[in-house]
Amino acid sequence: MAALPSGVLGALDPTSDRAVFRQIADQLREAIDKGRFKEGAKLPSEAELTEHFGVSRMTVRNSLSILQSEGLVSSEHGRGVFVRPRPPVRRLASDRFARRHRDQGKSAFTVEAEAAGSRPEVDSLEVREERSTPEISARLGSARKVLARRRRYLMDGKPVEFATSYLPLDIARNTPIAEPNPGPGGIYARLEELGHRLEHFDEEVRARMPAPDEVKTLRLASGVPVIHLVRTAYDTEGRAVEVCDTVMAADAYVLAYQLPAT
Amino acid sequence: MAALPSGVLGALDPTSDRAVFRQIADQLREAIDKGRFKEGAKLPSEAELTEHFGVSRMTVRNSLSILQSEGLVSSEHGRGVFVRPRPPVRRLASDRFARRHRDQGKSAFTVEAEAAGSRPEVDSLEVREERSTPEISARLGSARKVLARRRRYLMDGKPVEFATSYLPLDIARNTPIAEPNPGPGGIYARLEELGHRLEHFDEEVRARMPAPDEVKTLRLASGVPVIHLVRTAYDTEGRAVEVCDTVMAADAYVLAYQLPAT
DNA sequence: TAGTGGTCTAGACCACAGC
DNA sequence: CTGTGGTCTAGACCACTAA
Repeated sequence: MAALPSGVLGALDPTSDRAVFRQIADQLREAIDKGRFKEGAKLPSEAELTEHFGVSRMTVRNSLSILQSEGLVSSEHGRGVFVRPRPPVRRLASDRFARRHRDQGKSAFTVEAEAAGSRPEVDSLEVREERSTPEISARLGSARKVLARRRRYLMDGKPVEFATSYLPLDIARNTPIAEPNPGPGGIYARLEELGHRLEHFDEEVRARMPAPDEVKTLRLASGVPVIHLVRTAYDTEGRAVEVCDTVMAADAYVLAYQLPAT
Repeated sequence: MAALPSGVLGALDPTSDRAVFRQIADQLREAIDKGRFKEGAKLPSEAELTEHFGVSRMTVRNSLSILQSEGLVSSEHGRGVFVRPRPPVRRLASDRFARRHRDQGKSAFTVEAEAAGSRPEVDSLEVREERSTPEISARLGSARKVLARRRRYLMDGKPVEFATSYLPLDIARNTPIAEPNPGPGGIYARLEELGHRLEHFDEEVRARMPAPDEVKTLRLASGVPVIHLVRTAYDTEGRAVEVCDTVMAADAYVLAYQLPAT
């Protein structure tokens, strides 16, 4: 027989208009918010909740699916439902592409991750020439074909970000930029060596729920949105020399920017 | 009797490992992506899908709930399930707080919305003195009490953003900033008149799923995340003079920033 | 009034985790 | 092996929308 959950859950209000499964979700949410279930803790099992509230299993599962879509809990087959721990957050500062951060042997991602005490990793490396899409063309100019550099970033084994850089072929072809490892300082350092001194970057930030392939690539728990960031790099002549399309697990990031008041 | 859905949906693959409700969701998602169901179009009813795929109603509902949590569709009681139309997007430019945008009779929000052909509205106005929270104190300095200005922004009747500004009492008390309507140019114009010439703003951007009260305030469809933006304004003496905490419907915004390359 | 989605029941069998 | 969540059925009654 299933044991009754501790004492943290009350009774339903049968006079309430609020649906039973919502009332159960409300109680569990409140218990989580107030710390009666801590991060990583296991919620009562479906059987226990079923018995405690005197409802059918589907009603309980319905409640849990609400909390899951809110990103509060995640279920593990055969183990239970757990309060979702918040992963360490990567803070992206507005000066992260400043030249002074580039003159090193390692990539910005590696340096920063190690400073934070995490184990950085880059995989799914792919470099190839592709037909440009309308979106990329609109930003890069009229290049029909582009060099695409795809890679995935992980922290301590957890995927956090998936990025694709697009560069005009007339700039990147037959240069270190077309190599899997472009060398110290990354492609921005190489662009400057090729005479494209960088002047500024434009970034566009959106948030949305992930598509199924993004859930897979980033191993996202349900209830975790993605931040979609599109960055365009401009050289001192005003030419767009790179577009970087990035999809990030939203629970792993905070973006910091500085705006002028003038 | 329910009519069969057009011809856009195929059959299930009984040999597949993939759960039936996922297969159904996949088919519907593909049909939406390929435009076989357009924006705002009604999907086949649950009864039609039940009959077409030969499964129980709960299985069909399970499929639809996946699409709903992905933000692809939204259901309307008594009417049907519809492909969710994308609302017009507000683009927040990085120079939106530049001084030159302030010297007008209307607020930045109003000016910008009218330029975009929308009907702007501000409600839920509340101005009061409050105890500061640790988060606010960390940004504003050690002020124990602050002036809080709360308001909700709507475009064409749809809530898009909910914001609270916090200001140190020693700056804001007994000034136009403590009035419901602070006058032309908003509180930033008033701060400068009071001798706090603004130097720059820091913004922190996060994305997450909304809490239940945010769903209510912003009338969010399920599957729509929020962008959580915290802005701190600094004057030329380096003092933090305002913290603005904003929660935005993520489907209504794109944030644009400019980063220096130096 | 007919058709739609919203809620709920009481079962069933399965796959996975962990002892 | 037991307990867990994952999937699925075949009903039921309700509330809302629109003709």
